[in-house]
Amino acid sequence: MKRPKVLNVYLTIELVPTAPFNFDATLHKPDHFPAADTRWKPGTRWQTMLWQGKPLGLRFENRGTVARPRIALSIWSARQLDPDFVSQLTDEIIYRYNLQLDLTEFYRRFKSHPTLGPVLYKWRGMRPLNYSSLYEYLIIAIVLQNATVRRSVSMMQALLENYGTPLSCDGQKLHCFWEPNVMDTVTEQELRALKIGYRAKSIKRVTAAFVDKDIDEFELRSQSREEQRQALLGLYGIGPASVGYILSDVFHHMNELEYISPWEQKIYSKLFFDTDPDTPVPVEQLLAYFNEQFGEYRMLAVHYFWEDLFWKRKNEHVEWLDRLIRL
DNA sequence: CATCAGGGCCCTG
DNA sequence: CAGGGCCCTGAT
Repeated sequence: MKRPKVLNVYLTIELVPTAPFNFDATLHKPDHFPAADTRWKPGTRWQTMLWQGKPLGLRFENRGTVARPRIALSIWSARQLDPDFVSQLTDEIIYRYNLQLDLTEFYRRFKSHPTLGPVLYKWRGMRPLNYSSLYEYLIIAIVLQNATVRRSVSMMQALLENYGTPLSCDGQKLHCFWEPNVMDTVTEQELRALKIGYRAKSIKRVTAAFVDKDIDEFELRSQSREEQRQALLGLYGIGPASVGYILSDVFHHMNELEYISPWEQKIYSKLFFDTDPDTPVPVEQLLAYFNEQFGEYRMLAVHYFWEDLFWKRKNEHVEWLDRLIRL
């Protein structure tokens, strides 16, 4: 086990998201599997971040309310950071965390919707987002494929422990992601020894695409959704399920909902039509329903229902859901 | 003990 | 476009 890199220089800045902003429902997603690069408790999220080659520790603290949001962001580093770096880092965090998202039109249109309305009221200010870079999200997507949650957790842990950088700051020990360059030197055989199976090949090839600059996250941001989709589908091991998550979470397309995987189909069927999971509603019918009900906001709308369900599972207990989520 | 599906995707026919 | 195979694991 590598000794953690101690980050003892830090600075704190204030972020002001667009209102309304729900801190906990945005900074914590109970449907995400736990990983060693992040930690959450109500009002605080720690997150490691690799930015312009520097491993950093971030701490987000809630200093406001839904109506008057304020976030205190503390940034830990090994050495003093220059203002340009901090400025670019801040812009990146605002983008990734969707802090400028304007929800007013969405709320105006659906506040009286019979089923969505109450959920919007409950989670007012929640937004979808991603906490990582595109490369990191792709790795997470690969680790999710065709595996139970428990196995995804152990694969991600093994990868972070072997190729990530352990960091220590603010009393937390967390792992930071690796640079694509680091993973590029690892052999597929070595990866397979971590029991990630055939995913080793996908990780190697996706990594190579970044090292060879076949794909660039910042270029993609300025392209159309279909261009983004084609670029992502072109990556080995990345298919429609992973691309759907990436187009909505990473590139913030609020209407991206073209594909529903079998496990989601069962949950949606129960949630929206109260049908037995063994006889789920056909995917085509679910998609048509979302489109008809929520139109250009279908992904955002479904996100609210989905998160509401997983918060319930975290706080209370949802019998039928536990059977559909193999841990 | 064997078999199977799991928070998919690739490849083949 | 359907269906087999893929790594590994725990459930049955």
